[in-house]
Amino acid sequence: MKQQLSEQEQIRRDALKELRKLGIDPYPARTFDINATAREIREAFPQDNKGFQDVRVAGRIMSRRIMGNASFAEIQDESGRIQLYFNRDEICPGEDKTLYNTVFKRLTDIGDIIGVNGFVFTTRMGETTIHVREFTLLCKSLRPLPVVKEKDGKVYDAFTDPEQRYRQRHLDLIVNPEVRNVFRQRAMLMQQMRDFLLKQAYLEVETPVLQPIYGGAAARPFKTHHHTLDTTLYLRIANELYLKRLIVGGYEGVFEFAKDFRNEGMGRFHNPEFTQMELYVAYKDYEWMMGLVEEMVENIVLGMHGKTLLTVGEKSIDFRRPWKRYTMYEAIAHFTGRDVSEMNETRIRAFAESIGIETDNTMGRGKLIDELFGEKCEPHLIQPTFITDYPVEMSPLAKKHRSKPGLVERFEAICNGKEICNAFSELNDPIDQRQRFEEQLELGRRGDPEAMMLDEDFLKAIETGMPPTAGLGIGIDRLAMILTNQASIQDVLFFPQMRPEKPAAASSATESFTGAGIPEHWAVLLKQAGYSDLSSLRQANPNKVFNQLCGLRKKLKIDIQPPRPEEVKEWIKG
RNA sequence: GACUUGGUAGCUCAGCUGGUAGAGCACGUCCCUUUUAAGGAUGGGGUCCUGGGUUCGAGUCCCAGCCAGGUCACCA
Repeated sequence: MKQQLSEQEQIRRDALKELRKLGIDPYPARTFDINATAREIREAFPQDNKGFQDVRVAGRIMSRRIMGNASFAEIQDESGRIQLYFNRDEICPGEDKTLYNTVFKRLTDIGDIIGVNGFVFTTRMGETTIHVREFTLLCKSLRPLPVVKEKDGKVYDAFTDPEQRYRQRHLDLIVNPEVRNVFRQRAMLMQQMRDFLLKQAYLEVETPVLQPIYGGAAARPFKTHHHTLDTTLYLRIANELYLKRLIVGGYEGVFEFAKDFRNEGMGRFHNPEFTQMELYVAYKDYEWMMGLVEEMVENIVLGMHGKTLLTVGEKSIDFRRPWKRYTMYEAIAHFTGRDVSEMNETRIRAFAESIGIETDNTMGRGKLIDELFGEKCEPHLIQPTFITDYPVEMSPLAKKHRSKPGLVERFEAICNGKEICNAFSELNDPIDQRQRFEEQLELGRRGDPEAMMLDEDFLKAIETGMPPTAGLGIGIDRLAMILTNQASIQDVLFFPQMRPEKPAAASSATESFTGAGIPEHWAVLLKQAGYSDLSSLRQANPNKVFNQLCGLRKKLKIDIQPPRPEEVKEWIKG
């Protein structure tokens, strides 16, 4: 089907043809070497103009102001924007002024990418500007760009619609420079984390995304199928079990930045695929791991911002070590005023209900405590805080607490009311591990869709013997949200998952008209006249349709013979 | 999944108790040799998300649907 073009798109395609006619390749192949960036020029020029007598820069045209024989434009490269000055008689020293009058003024648009060379000067208005000697079209843009303007920090006509920003992220990145910066910061976060871990001599590894048995977390998976093996495979929900098998194999520190996939709800904090860094270190425990997390995150924050105190939304968050530490029972006592550590299931349930938490009978003691914490404590924990010692029911892969029965050696770091990491002294008792899996299987039989599966390969490895090990998972996206001050996960993912766009219902209208013997050029106009299908056309008054078509023909200046009234009547009768 | 707000030009948005679809920017044409979100003049551009209904008449009111945002629930 032929693409429907807006007037502006058509104008650009016409310009493209004209450029080719003038012998200009709108998509040239050869390298355009630059020797400066917009930022370098702006920062260094007035103090040091010797180096700027012959600059070559390239970028996308973001604005144009044409004033007769002189013009201003701004181009944007990765570093920012710089103003260009074009003078007709310098661009075109001879008699032929085509390059300025036609190519630049008429055939060049906002959004096109050009390379220029020239010298830098300061205009009367005080703006650092490149006086262009030569310019080269490097890429013709065929779609209009949303034009965002700014003065004194005030933004005009901002490109803000989240749907368009996420679906057309390239536009968002071109037009909203602060968005480009968020992703730069995200990259910096990961790089600093990687540097920190490599400095400890841990090994960065890769483990399978496609897994025959999914494990390592409580979540519903995505399911797929391998043809050759004719078997079901799952997209990983975690890589924990594979990394521990590497610890069994003798590496003493392994980590992976892993894309994980969970088939669950989507929202401000949830995307179906997300990034998690998991780390396992042999001969360590969760106490030690808390120290590592504090140090690593503090380091990253300092590296990114040069300070530990950040503004996140309306709050100030300080990542300076040491972070506060609460056991889960202490946190509950602190925020509810009641110590539940000695209560049995019935009393905890009664207490939970008394403070407005909904419970049901499938919830055991551990789940109730988890609910209490999630409802009454977690949202209040704004400063980075470690919560330790979780109920054993919630943590089938964590080692039982060395001294507190019913608990495991586990901690989470909570920040801005959300979990940012989860860690434990890893369970390495194979008998205990098998039992915990069997309890999970039982939960699964009772209908818990998130219950873990029993992974025999993993158990075999554990039975071979895994050294005592501390394990950690950090949610990179959520940490990035906090460290870049973004309110939703979609703002720290380049391409967040979106519902697929539905093709327009009327798209097949012209085809159904041509199928009924109506010439294509009239079919297109019929659609434009508002007839979405054949049956709506059949019900129309033939005289009205005839008039509409003639009107549209005139309006759109289409150079074809008008239809005859009888002809139209026949289409409608069918 | 529930509730809630919204969908009007390429972009940002106005459009009252229903009465011939608007603005700014962007785009076209003409004029203009240094402008600062915007040089001057002028012109074109719309399936008002889709489909039904009420009405002489619907961008506006009613119903259904699609899409998106926000809040909540599950989950990292």
